[in-house]
Amino acid sequence: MATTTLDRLSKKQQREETRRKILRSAAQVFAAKGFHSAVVDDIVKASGTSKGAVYFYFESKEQIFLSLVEDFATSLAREIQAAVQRARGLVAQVEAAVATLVRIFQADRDLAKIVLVDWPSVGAEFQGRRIALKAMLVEVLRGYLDRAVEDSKIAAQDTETAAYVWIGAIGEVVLRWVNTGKPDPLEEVLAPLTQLLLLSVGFTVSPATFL
Amino acid sequence: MATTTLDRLSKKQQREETRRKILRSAAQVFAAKGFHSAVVDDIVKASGTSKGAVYFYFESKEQIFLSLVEDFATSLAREIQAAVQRARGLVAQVEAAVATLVRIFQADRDLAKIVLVDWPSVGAEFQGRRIALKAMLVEVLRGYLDRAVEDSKIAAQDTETAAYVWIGAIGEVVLRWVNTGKPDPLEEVLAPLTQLLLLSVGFTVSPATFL
DNA sequence: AAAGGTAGACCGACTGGTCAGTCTGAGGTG
DNA sequence: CACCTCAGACTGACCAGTCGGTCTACCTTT
Repeated sequence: MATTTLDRLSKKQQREETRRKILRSAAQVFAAKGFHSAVVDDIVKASGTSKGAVYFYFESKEQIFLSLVEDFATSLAREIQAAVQRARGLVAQVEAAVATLVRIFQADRDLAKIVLVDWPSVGAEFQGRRIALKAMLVEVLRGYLDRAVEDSKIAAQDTETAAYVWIGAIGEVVLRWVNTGKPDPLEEVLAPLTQLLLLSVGFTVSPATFL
Repeated sequence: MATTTLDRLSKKQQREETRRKILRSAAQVFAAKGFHSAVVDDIVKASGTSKGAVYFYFESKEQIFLSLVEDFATSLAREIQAAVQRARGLVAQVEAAVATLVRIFQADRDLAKIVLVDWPSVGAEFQGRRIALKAMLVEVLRGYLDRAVEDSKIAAQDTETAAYVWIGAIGEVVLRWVNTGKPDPLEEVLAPLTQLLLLSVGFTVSPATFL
């Protein structure tokens, strides 16, 4: 028949399907029990596959974890860039970056927990990568702040510290959501959070923006 | 002779000494390798004692860790309260709380790393305690912010979110110091950090305060 | 004051359980 | 029948925690 591509999930490329199932289940399991307490057999069971399958697609338990985290980081970078390009004006761009960050975390609570809680304590050898990634994020934010200073939109200040403060603030708010579920739609924090952040570096904010 | 108490450090209460040595070494080892990679024998070696001694004083590896963290939390609470009582005026009190928080972390980098990096991923059963402790800290800060709102020092706003933002901001800045060693005396961030925090909730800050 | 006795502090070889990762081969597919 | 994908029993390393034993400091008793 003319069912060339779809057919019955096209045999061989249901490889992707299996791989994805493993990754999804791994995210759930890691989020629920933490990297160290999670056992490979948990992932096997949750994914309905087998140890053979898991080790066919991944080199090690650690690699599965890193895979999850790496994908997250990549899509985070991509989405932020896209969102910022869409926005016009410095403040709008900053808002876009923050909103994207929050929304990405909101989109997958398991991943959020993994990234914020487990990542920092998995594999000392990979901490460099994690810290570098965060530093990159800091550089992006800092770039906007420096530009704002140049344009005299805000006063000269320690923009590096400000960038770390922003990251930490966002992370903590998301973490509260991960831990307690509040605020219910996480997005509810966006308005107060954005206001807090902008005010902190000296942007004057018209209340109207937040109603 | 009249050397009743000091003498040769001897007597039975060098028990305290042994216990303390184990705790100190544990802090170093946990900070260096992380809770999960650290092995009890590492602590034994570092402390120059024995496995028997370690298990004479502590029930389990996890208990050692918790002991460390619990002591930290206790002294943190005590010091903050003391510092705040010493300060006069709302802004000064807030500044005192932030400064104390930063200084306590600065006083022991190993502990700082343990508390900020490892604690969140050790023992799911103990996460409740950790989250509650953080919530308490949040409540304290929030109390000051609410008072500031009542006194019309700042505009009405989501003070709970603001408190989380503050905690996250401080934690992240300390974390940078733990990871990278910058800024060299951590205290250097105090001025910019405090300014950022106060501005974020709408306190108007006279630049003079920060010179 | 010396001998004998006891308990508490400590030592470290050993064990038992747990898990990451391997291996053999079975089914399906082309 | 060659090759890919997977199943799941198995293995070996590792490590938290145990346990019998030793070594003092400090009594008592004589």
